[in-house]
Amino acid sequence: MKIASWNVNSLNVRLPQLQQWLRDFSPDVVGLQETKLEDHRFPDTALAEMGYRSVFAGQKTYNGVAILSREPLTDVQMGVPGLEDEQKRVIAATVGDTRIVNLYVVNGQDVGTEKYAYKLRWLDAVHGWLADEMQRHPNLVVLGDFNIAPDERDVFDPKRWGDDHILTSVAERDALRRMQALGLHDGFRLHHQDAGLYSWWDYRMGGLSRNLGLRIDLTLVSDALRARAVAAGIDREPRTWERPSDHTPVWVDLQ
DNA sequence: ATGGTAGCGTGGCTA
Repeated sequence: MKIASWNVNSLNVRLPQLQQWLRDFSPDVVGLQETKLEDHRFPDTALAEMGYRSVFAGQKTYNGVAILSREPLTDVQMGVPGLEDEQKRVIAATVGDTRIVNLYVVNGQDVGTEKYAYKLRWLDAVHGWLADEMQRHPNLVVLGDFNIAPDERDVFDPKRWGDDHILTSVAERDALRRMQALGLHDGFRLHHQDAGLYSWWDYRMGGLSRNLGLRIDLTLVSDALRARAVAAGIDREPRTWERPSDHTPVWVDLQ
């Protein structure tokens, strides 16, 4: 079962690229972020014609998440229970014996800003909820745009992207480590150790051609699923297409 | 790095 995550940066713009990639890669489950679509505009019919069911929680202009699956999606949860948040950043659903949690983590703008404080509060709330989810669903996959680069291998310039920088600050990385301490393993790092393998490149300054990127899109698998995660990767192809998202799909394969 | 590019929406915010 190939499970993927892709920040599409507007599904309205990116539907053709998503459809092409679904044909090329044939994932079983996909978590999407930054759909930027209200629910009544979600292209569920077009996706159903390709064999994908969809559940979604969207809004105009910003944020918006969805899960696509070839098999039925049940027990759909939108948002973090108990967290007041108008921003549509979380959707979870069960596929077969596996619980999928799709996160669009707060970006945080810059260290020390109000958005950064919101990011840390938000991550704390998600941590508490995931602890419960782990108890309910030992077969747990937590994927999405984490807006956190786990370590120095995941950034193009570790001197710049360090302890005091957004996406790599000590508090952000601590929050990710705390989440992983629940028993969630970075699917990509189970199979690849190299530095310089990224999931996002800035649109500006020739970011892709110079490989000025970050690995901030993750697929975390629970202890119970670890042995079943037989492969993982980053599909760089869609980032090279016409009118791309600034993120490219990441995936893990569960046997 | 206070620029650069993209999306939304038509000025300025977000990333």
